[in-house]
Amino acid sequence: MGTLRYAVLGLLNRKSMTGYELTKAFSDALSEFWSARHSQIYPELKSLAKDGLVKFDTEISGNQLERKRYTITAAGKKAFLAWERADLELQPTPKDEFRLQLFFSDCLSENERNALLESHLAKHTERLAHLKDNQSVFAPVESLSQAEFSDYLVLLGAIRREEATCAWLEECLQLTGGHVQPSAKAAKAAPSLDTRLL
Amino acid sequence: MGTLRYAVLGLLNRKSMTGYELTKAFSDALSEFWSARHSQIYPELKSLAKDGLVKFDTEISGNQLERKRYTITAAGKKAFLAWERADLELQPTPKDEFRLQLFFSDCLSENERNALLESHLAKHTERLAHLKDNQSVFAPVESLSQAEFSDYLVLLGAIRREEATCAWLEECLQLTGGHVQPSAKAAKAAPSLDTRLL
DNA sequence: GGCTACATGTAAGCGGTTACATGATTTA
DNA sequence: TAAATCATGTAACCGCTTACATGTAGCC
Repeated sequence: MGTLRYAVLGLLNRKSMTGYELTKAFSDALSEFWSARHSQIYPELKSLAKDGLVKFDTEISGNQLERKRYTITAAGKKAFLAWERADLELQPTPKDEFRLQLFFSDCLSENERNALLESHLAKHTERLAHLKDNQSVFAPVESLSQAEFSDYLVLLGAIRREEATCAWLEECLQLTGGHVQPSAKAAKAAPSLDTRLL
Repeated sequence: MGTLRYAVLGLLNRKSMTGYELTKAFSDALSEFWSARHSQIYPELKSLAKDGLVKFDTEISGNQLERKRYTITAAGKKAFLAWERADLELQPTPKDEFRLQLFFSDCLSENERNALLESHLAKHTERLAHLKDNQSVFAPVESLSQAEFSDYLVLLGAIRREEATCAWLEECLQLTGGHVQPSAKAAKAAPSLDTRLL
């Protein structure tokens, strides 16, 4: 698909950057929906330069340390905008190891399944809290700049997704409770669960 | 991570299957959270057999067509159950090309951004409808077998995720509407949007 | 006879991660 | 002066997709 190209072009379309700065941008701003390491970014920049979509100027930082500052070209802007406006196909549902584990969980006891659900719920709850921390730094929606507003929408998507995941896991726990036989239901409070979780 | 191994072992733990049948299972039952083509499955089965986690018997279908029916071994069951009970780490948020596109959408006009959101919403709405069709074939929750109940929980997760995605996209459209300047707001009903969408 | 489904494999290539490799600059 | 950060690259390997490759069996 070559999406990495457009992620890099999109960042360079905002402002000129070095490979190092791009790497940081991927682990900060983009981390919620895309990722790339420097080992992928440097070759991509080379390839983009070869295709004339970006150019670079070599700067000197300090006495000798060389640094390449990449700038998007007119051809690069054109390619980026074509992708940005494209009506992208829905990508296939991403793989999810936990859901796979849950799918096969009929071979576990109620307690074991509940432990998996509880543990997963705790992790997603924590992630949701982090996202909401990020959200709180935004100004009221009405007063955001165009760029900030886009950031906000994407962050909101991440929050809504985590909320839905947490709600689903809670629903699973409730259904499991409702599903077990009375005898198994009583076993839910048995020590085995507590020891597993603590 | 080697998750494919456990997906295959999990299926073989339910019942013995051929590579061809496993391939179908991936495109049917597992498709909502895992995928694998036959070109990945056949080598994996070879590797699992080499490690003693599965064994196979060669059957003849018709006059000559050979078919290998794979069965999980005791070692295979042990390995599978260890994974099934494991407290898996939260995987990093999966890549999402649409969110990347939205993140950079501050370089588009309001109309263009809305067109992307609307188009995406339509696709997710349709996917949600398909999932709900699947859900409707399940018996009432109370009367499901253990295996059916696991299936049901996972399907429910897919439904909740699609619902959250649709709700988020609708929220974006509403916020966008609230965000635009009055003049731009009037332009929302301009012909350009309609022509783009139809 | 032709189409679809059954059935099993291999090879090239892509996107990505981890590790290897090197060195300069800044800050505590 | 030691550690963290800045800065740029390459190589091996893994998971996965696409395409190549081959042939049988059942059905209309």
